[in-house]
Amino acid sequence: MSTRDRILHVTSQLMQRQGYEGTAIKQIAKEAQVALSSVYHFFPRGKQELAADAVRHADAHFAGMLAEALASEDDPADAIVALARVVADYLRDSDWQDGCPITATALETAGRIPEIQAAVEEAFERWRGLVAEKLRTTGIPEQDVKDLAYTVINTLDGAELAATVSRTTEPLEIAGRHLARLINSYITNRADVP
Amino acid sequence: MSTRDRILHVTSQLMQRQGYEGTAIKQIAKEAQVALSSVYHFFPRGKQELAADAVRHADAHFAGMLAEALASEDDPADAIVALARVVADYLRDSDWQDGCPITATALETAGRIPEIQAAVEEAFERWRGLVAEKLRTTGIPEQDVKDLAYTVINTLDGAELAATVSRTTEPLEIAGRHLARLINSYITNRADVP
DNA sequence: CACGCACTAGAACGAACGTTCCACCGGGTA
DNA sequence: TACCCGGTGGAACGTTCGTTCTAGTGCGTG
Repeated sequence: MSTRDRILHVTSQLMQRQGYEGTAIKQIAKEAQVALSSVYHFFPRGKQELAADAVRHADAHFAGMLAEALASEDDPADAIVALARVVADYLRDSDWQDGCPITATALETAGRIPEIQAAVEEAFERWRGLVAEKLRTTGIPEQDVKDLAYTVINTLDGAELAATVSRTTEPLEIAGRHLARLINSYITNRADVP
Repeated sequence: MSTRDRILHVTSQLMQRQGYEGTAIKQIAKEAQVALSSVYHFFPRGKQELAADAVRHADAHFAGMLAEALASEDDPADAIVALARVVADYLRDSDWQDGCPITATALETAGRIPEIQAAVEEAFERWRGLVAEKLRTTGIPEQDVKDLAYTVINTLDGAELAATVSRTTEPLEIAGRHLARLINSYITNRADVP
C-alpha cells in the first residue's frame, strides 16, 4: 500500500468516525505513520483537498462492497436483504464504528465546502446506480426503479445511523425486510396500489 | 425568551449545520448575543453538557413539529406523506440548512461522548413513539407497528440527508410515497407477504 | 557517480480552541 | 438602605488547530 493510499485510508476512516472538523491532520499523519509534511506533499491544497479525495476513496471502496453484496443473490429483493446484512455485520464487527463512510462528513460540510459536497453527491449517485442496475433485471418501469434506488440507499443510510447510535443491528435488519417488501410490491402487486 | 433558552436554541441550530466539533462556544455566545461567561454560568460542566442539553432542546422542538404533522391527517399513510412534506418544506425554506436537528451531532459523538449519545437515543425513541402511536390506530399488529416506526424515522432521516446534499426535496417526496405504500401493504395485503 | 524524486524531520506561525477567573453591574426583594 | 442573584466584561491560561518553511534523507535510474 502506497504512502498516499495509506493517508487516504486513514483519513476516510477517521472522518467517518469523527467527522470532518473533528479529525485533525496531525492525527491522520500519526495514525498513518507518515510525516506531517508528507500529507502536505501529496495534498498541497490542504485539508479540503485531502477530505474530498478521502470521500472519493471511501466511495470506491464502499461501492465495491455494495456491488459484491448485490451480486450474491439473484433475486433483487433478496439482494437488498443481503446488502443490509453485510452492512450490519461490518458495523458490528468494527465495534459500531464503521457504518456509511461519508454520512458524517456529508452533513457537516453540506452547503459550506462545495468541493467535498460534490464528491459526496457523486458517491451517492454511484451507489444508487448500482442498486438501480440490480432492480432493472425485474420488469419494474424505469422511473420506479430510479425512485426505489433512492429509497433503498437513503433507508439503509438512516438505519445505519440508528444502528450506530443504539449499538444494535436491528434497525438494519428491519430496513432490509421492509425494503424487500417494498420492492416485491412493485413486482407482484403492481396493480393494486397507485 | 430567556437567556438560557436563547443559548440552547442557537446551539442546536449551529450544531445541526456544523456538527459538534465544528461549532465553537464563542460563536454560540456571539450569535445568541450573550456573554461568553454567561454560557459557562448556565452550563458549568462545559461544552458536553451544553451539547447534550441542546440535543434535548431540539428533540422537544422537533417532536412538536412531528406530532403536529401527524395529526394533520386521519389516515396514517397520508399522515406520513404529510410529515415528509412538512419536513421537506422546512428544509427548503431554510436554504437547505435545517433538516433533522441531531443527525450530524449523533454521528460525530456516537461511541465517543456517552452523555450526548444518550440524549440522541432518547430523541429517536420519542420520535418513533409518535409514529407508532399513529400507526396503532390501524389494525396492524404491535410488533409490525414498532418495526414500521423504525423504518419511517430512519428513512426520513436518510432522505433528509440526501435532500440536503442534493438541494432537492425529491428524496423526501419519494420517501413519503414509498413509506405510505409500505404501510398500506400492512393494512390491505396483510395476508400475501409473510 | 550523479541526478531526481518520494518522502521526512522539526521548528515555527498566527489563529482559534475550551476553559478559568474575578470584579462587576442592575433591578427586584427585604 | 442593604442584599441577593441573573447576567456581564475582559483578560488570561495552555493547547491544539491548519499551514508554511527549510533542509535534508535514502533510493532507483540514467
